[in-house]
Amino acid sequence: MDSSQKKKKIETPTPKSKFEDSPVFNFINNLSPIETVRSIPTVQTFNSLSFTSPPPVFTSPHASFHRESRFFRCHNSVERSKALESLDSTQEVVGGASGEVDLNKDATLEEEEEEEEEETSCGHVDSPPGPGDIVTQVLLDPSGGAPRGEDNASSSEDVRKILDAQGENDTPGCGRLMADAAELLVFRSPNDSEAFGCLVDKISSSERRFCAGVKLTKQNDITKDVPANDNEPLALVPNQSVLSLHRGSMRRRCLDFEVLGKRKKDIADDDKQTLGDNKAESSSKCVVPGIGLHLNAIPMSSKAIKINTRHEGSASVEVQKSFPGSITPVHSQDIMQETLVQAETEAGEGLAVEEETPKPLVFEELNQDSFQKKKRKVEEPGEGDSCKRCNCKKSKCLKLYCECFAAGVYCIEPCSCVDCFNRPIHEDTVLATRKQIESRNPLAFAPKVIRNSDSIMETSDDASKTPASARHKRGCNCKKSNCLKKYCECFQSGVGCSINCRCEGCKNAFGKKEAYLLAIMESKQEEDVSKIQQNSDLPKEVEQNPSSDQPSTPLPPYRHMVVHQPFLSKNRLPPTQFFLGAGSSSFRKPDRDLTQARIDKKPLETVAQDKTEIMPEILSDTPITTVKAISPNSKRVSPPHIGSSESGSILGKRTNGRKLILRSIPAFPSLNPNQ
DNA sequence: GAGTTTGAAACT
DNA sequence: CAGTTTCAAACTC
Repeated sequence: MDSSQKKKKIETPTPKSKFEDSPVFNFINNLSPIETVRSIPTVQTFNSLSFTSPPPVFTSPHASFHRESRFFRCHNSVERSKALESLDSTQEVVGGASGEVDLNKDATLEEEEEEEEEETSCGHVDSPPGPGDIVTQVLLDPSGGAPRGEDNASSSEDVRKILDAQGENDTPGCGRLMADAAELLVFRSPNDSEAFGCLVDKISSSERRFCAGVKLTKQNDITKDVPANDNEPLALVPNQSVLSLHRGSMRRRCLDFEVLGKRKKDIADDDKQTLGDNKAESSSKCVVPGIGLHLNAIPMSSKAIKINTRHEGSASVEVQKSFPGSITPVHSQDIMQETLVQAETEAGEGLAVEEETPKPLVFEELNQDSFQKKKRKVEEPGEGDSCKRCNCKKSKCLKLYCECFAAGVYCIEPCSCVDCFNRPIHEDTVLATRKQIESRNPLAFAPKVIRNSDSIMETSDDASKTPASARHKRGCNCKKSNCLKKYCECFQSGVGCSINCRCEGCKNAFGKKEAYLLAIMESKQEEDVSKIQQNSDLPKEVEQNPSSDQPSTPLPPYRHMVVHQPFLSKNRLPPTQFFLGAGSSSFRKPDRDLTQARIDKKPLETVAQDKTEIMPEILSDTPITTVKAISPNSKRVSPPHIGSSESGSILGKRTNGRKLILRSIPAFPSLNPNQ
């Protein structure tokens, strides 16, 4: 420590003085306080601190936060850089003091972080607790934040001076570091306590993460420093939750296979060490690599959990946001690859987290009849441990029969499977099998239930009429259970039957297929009307929909949605499939099959045209540019089933939906295990 | 807990 | 692609 400090001592003073002397510096100093006040990034200081030396294990999670911090810093840097732009020429001169000037630069980040860490310890040990604590307090203490924030504008320099003075008294290097910290602190601290509060939350959380994360590996060093924080005690509790949330250490064998690569080694080691130790597996390594972005785990993650449509909704939203990116590194931003990976990881984590907590509740609510059984079976391995427990005897847990395997998770101890190969040890086998299955059916590991982002259906009416926005991707095929038992996957998932279902005598409590169809018809009509009204300029549609004037059906509550977001409404219809961005090839076939089946079975649905006719149109249709990541849900355009009488008009109008669909078909990256 | 039922998955 | 078989969960007793 001493050596490093001395080193810094030597390095810092000179450039600093130079820099300070420069008029530009003065200018910047004057500006910085203002900027800093707004910048949220206070966190950064701690983030950087916290992630100073994360153990490799936490790479991904840390990375995310680290990046976050960077991101925030970037804001700062951006702001500051504006002022500093003129300094570019002088950068070199300043270069020596880059630690101060370019605090926000990524290149110096880690260094900086280390410095900050040292700084903390420095302040703690070498110098009077004051400085180090000040920083911490300012960052963490909201109460003190406001007043200081006011001072910030003018106090950045003051603080620094003070710190410098203190640092000089004790250890110049430290002082400088502290001064830096002070600078950061100052210009990061928000003016208003409110913002600061948020900030504090962030800080605390990040810090907590840091604490937890670091403590794991650097207990000696860090704990020493961290305790200095007044908030430490508070942080601890939430800390872990946050940690668990953001850290790859998902409760279990969650599906963050992205991290797998990083963890692979660990897994292997663990396997060797603790084959029987499923806890370890479950905690972090039971992820089956290559799973379709673990999304499949959403609906299937556990029996006990099943689908919580509401929650899944939120989860799905997250997915929509992050998944596309995560899966598209190839598609677009190579630059962002790292970020994407992170995003993906986060997405997976987020999903896992989200689904894990609430689902049980919902499921219980929804499936009271089976509650007892579930209770008996699941035995609540722990909330976080929403694990599947398969009981496979012959499949070796390498087929979709196995729920664990299907969900993309490794089997764990609670499983009663025999001759199980779905273990980290047999990762290769698992992956190979997965590939094989995926080659057969690219959507095999896709979520079985996908929630439609726009819950129009829900809003439109009561539950009976409006099945939950979530739908089973493929639909069920129940013959005898009437979709009232868990034999029915729709029911099991807590979602209503949809057009995709080929069930007989559907009485799904979550939504009957018929109701779904009716709703679709309604929405279609409304959509048509609205379209006509708004898109009267479109000759094509006008021509195709001579009957368009007919649809006078009262427009329901969600009409506006239809109007404003036509494609969303489309999504609603074929809610699910695309959600994951199924491979174009993959989903089509199923669609066709399903459609065909439906046509055969359901006169209602049988519209003269179907995929065969639709597809060309779709392909020919160009324009839709607005396809969102969400749109994938609408993989299958089913609405054709609207009243046959209206089929003509409907068809004509469906162009939108079709376009949407096509566009929405993203490559299904996640299916490829080895991305 | 054993046996039956059920429907998805896998196979032919 | 349709029909059959296999499988494991769900369910019943």
